[in-house]
Amino acid sequence: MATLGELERSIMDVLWASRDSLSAYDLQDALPDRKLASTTILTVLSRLEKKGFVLRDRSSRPHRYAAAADREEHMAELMHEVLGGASNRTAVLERFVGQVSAEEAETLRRILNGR
Amino acid sequence: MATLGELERSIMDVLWASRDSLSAYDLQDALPDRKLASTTILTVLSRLEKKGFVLRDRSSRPHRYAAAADREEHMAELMHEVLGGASNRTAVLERFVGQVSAEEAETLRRILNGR
DNA sequence: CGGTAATTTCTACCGACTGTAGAACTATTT
DNA sequence: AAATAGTTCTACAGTCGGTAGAAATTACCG
Repeated sequence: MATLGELERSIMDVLWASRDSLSAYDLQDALPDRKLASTTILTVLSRLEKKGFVLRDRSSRPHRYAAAADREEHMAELMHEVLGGASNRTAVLERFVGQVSAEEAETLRRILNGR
Repeated sequence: MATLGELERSIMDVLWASRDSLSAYDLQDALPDRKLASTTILTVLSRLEKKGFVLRDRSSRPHRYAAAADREEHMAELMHEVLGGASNRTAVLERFVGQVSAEEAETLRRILNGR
């Protein structure tokens, strides 16, 4: 999975925060700090689409964009991607769990026991 | 945590696989495919040192290099880094665990119950 | 239908990062 | 002190992300 640049991440953040799909202009308005040209947004959206992070609806005229996976899904995938590169997955999981707080360990137990 | 390039990763792989510290020449010999100049290795090692991935022993004349953290530690840190960027950690953990195989879930339970 | 406006794609440039290594410098050994 | 081994400096090319104008395309209006 490719990595995200700063602007790419900002755009994904907006898309993740919005339940429905957005146009490039919506995104432009959602990022008022950086006063970006609409073409800039469109370029980044195209790159994000190519990377598989964004889905584009070309049927309506200002195309509408949506995140391919929700934020949590994305992060879980990233974690699995790291883990997938390990030769000794158990060892990595041991370290991972070892670095977790007591409360979070409890959370994990709850999740593992299906609620 | 910064990301690693291809050669940087190869060098880290060698360092991770070796229990004791290595000189640039050791690393050069350990990567026979890419016939790299020793200065190339040294440049990359300096960058890895600056990024905090490698520790350098300057006391002996061919400096000796070692990974700052072992591979599993590194990977667990990466996973925590991802998780640290989440606003809803529990939601991410739920997804993460949900994508895990039954055996691996068992492994996780074992780890959480302290062996 | 043809022109104008909106939208998208193409092309381009800059800065940062990585792979690569020679040149220049520093330390060691004889 | 000279020669050699080792390290740092400098540099350049390639890729990636931020940025946006130019060019192409599409849609709508009169």
